[in-house]
Formats: sequence, structure tokens, C-alpha cells
Amino acid sequence: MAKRTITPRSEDYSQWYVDVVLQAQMADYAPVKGCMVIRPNGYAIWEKMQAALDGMFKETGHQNAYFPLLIPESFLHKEAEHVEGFSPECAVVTHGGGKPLEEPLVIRPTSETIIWAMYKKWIDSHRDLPLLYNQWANVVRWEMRTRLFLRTTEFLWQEGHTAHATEEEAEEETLRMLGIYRKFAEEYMAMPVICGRKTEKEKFAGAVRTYCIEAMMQDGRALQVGTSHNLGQNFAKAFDVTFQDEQGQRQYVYATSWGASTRLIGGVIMTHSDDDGLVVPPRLAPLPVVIVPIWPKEELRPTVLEGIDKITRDWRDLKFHVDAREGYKPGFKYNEWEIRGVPIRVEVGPRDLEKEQVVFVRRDNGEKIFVPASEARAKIDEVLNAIQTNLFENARKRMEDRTVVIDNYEEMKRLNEENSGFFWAHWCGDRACENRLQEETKATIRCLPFDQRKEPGKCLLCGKPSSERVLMAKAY
RNA sequence: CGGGGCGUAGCGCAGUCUGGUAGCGCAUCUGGUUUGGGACCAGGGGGUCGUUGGUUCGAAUCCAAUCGCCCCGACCA
Repeated sequence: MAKRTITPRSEDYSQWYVDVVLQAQMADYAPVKGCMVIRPNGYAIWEKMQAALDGMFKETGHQNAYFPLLIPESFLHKEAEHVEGFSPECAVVTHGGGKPLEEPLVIRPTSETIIWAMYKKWIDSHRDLPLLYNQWANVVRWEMRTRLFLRTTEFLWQEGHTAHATEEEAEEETLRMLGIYRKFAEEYMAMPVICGRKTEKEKFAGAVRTYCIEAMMQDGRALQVGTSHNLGQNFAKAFDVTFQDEQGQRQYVYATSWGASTRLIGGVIMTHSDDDGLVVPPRLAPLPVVIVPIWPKEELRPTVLEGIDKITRDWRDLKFHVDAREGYKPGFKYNEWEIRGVPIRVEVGPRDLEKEQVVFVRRDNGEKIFVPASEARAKIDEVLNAIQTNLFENARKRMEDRTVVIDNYEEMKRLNEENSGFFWAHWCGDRACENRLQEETKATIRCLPFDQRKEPGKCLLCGKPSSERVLMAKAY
């Protein structure tokens, strides 16, 4: 039996990531460049994510709907910034049924245009508002450079599209959804995030304001894991969507959109996994517990399995799997389940049965815990919670350790080169400085963070006055 | 689009420089012994060497063209 090996993070972080994804069988490369197959081990995590997010969307009054994949090319051209931003990365269908189409159809890169074309039909009165729709869908963006989960030509996501009577309501919705993403990232993914607003340069094409959550990966680089846009009246004007207010006046509708994608899976991998493979936070683990029976002699197999059966009789509310495969040694099974990131491995052998105990092994820190069999079920919940907390705490510490408040550009360049990480630095607000930062350091302004005290200072690049710090980092 | 790498068995690779009719590891199949951290022994099956054309008595190997994928940059969730 050969050892499959995962490239250590210290040797090559990118290769480590690819090794984990492929060996944990989360995804595989598809025949078309930039496309991937999401395999059951990866898709099951997506389903857990969907369930959690979908629940939170519904709790806040949103409904799911589905809009078509194909969008008339002309729709994209109705909003000037939008077309400029998305045209270069659109896949376009030019033929159908063996004949050239009268109008080419783009495969949605995002659905604002087709949705607002429909909203025009559905919105007429202030009584029709707010309209709070979400859809779970696939989109296609023809990216130059792709990476499994983090950036693929086709990806899965959810996109919320809401319509409101007032600017204030739209802004409130935009921030509410950002808050949901933050909650999801922290409580489910065990991934701390920085919330903030994007710069004009980085905002969504067609938005008035874009908010985002940014997480730090283990190599110190940033990953944008969710965005929420206040679209103002831009799309309402482009698609002529108006409503009659209570005074009988016609007004343009205010819009928001917000999305999170299968990139979240890449984020969770890059945040918690280690050189032994995947580590999945318990709240997202499709399989939280695996039981590996141990029989030193073949004759003991039935006894051990019966013992496990007895111990787990009252575990009906827990998802677990007994790996009773014959012909594989326990060590092989341990390694396999470690690569797949199962949070708790339970070992049960004849010696344990004699002592009426089981052995837990934690995936996050390798700790072995001996537990009386009668207390095992309760202990599992306790340990799962501990793992969830520990993963978050580790990620939080790492982010803290690799975040520096900085006022010296040369020093920032040096640290960024050596170690990447997050930099809190002053910025004058000038696009020229923002461009220069990117050219010279490959870092970008990730956002203007919410959580900070306003303080006067000088722009890291040009020295002109600045009123607050921004978050700079190299990003995926 | 620029730079780099690679297409040979299901997977990972050697063989290419110096042409002679394809090999290794893993996986797989059969039988047996094993099973508390990636088991061992024996036997078996599996490849028009990415594609096309050329040179040659003979091409995985030399020449030309072409297609594709991966990695690094510019663009981006």
C-alpha cells in the first residue's frame, strides 16, 4: 500500500492546496480548461453551506426563485458600468439549432440584467415592495487564470436581488446581508473576517457601493468571501423600473444584490486544513464522526462490531459511519479519514470494550481522549463544539499575528514581500495611489474596514492627509 | 496574451539527447497469510506512446505543424 503524499505547506502552499482538494476527492479537473467537477465530498460541504445560508435568508424574509441561464446580449448593454465590467469575461452563445441566432445570448456572469427586466413587469406600486428574491444558480465568467474552487470558469453561488422604495431601506438591506455573511463565516466556517466597503476601483460594476467580507488564508493572503452591493437606482433606471408611491408620484426603485459562491469551500480549506489533509469545521462537516473498529484477530470482528452496535444504539440523532471494511488495516483507515477531514475519529477495539470505553481522536489537534462508552454520545457534542471553537480561535490568532498597523511604505513593502498578511494603513483616497500600490507591491486595498476609530494620518504612498486606515493585502 | 512545464496503462512517472517494435511504482483481478498508525507473498490482465504529416528498411525517440492541460504574471467572486 503506497503512501499518498500531500506536499507540505511550507514547501509549496499552492501545490498543497491542489493536493488536498484532489486527494480529499472534493473536486477534479474537467475536460474543459478552467472547469471542475465537484465530487460528492466537496458537494456535501456545499449542501451544508446552502442549508445554513438559505435558512438565514428565509428568516430575513427572502424567497427563492430561478431565472434563466441565457440573457440577451443587449440587456447587458443597458447599464454602462455593468457592461464594461462584465463583457470581457462573458461566454456568448451565437448559434442555436444549427443556425446563427438573430441576437447572441450571453451565459449569465451574474443576473442583475435579466432580473431587472422581469422586475419591470412585477413592480408597479409601493405595495409591491420590497421584493426580496434569491436564487441558487451557476454562472460563467471567462477568467484568464483559474484555481480549484477559488476561481473557476463556471461556479455555483447564490445571488440575492432585492427591490426597495427608499435609499435607506436598500442600504439597510445591503448591510443586513453582509451581516449574515459575516455570521455564516464566523459561526459555521470558523473563519474570522474583516467587514468593510470596497473602493471605487474595486466595487461591483454597476453598484453605488459594494461591501465585502475579507478573510485571511494560512499564507497570509486575503480572500473575498462574500459581497453585498447597494445598486442605488442604477438598474431601475437602466430597465425603467418605477413604482407609484403613497403620494401617487412615480419613482425609480432602489436595488441591492449580494452573493457568495463555491469559493467559500476554497476558503474553508485554506483556513483550516493541514499537511495531513482536509480539516472541516464540525458545523459544516457532512460526516462529523467516523468509527474505526479494530479487530486484532478475524474471530474478534463480530464481537467488536456488536459492541459498537450496542454503544451507538442511542446515536440516532447523529450522523456517523462505521468503517467496517475488511482487508484494510486501521492505520490505513485513519489516514484516509484524516485526508477527508472528519472532525472526530472514534476507535473501538477489544481492549476498549473490556474497559467499557471508546477512544476519540480530534482531527484539529490530534488529541486522544478516552471516554466511558456510556458518556460517549454526550461527549461527542462537547468535543465537536470544542473543535469548532478551537478552529475559529486559531484562525483569529493567525489573522491577528499577521496584521500590522503601518505608516512606513518601505517597511510595508518588505513585510508584504516576506510574509504577506494584512496591513492597516492610511490612504488619501486617490485612485493613483491605489494603482501604484498594486503595481509596486501586488497588494490591493481590500476594503475600508468598519471596525476602526477614525484617526487623522498621512497616506502611506503620497503623504497627503487621510482620515482613516484601509486594509491592504495581497489577495487571491 | 507573455513566461515556464507537461501530454507514454485507471493514476503517478521512466524511456526521447545517442531511432531497433515499451518499462517501473501504485491501483486493479485471483489465491493465501494478515489487521491497536498507510500489510505481505505468489500469480494474472491492461498502452494504435495527444493528433496529423514528413524523414527512415524501421519512429514514443528525429523534423514540421496542430490540439490540449497545468503552473507563474496581467483580469477577476
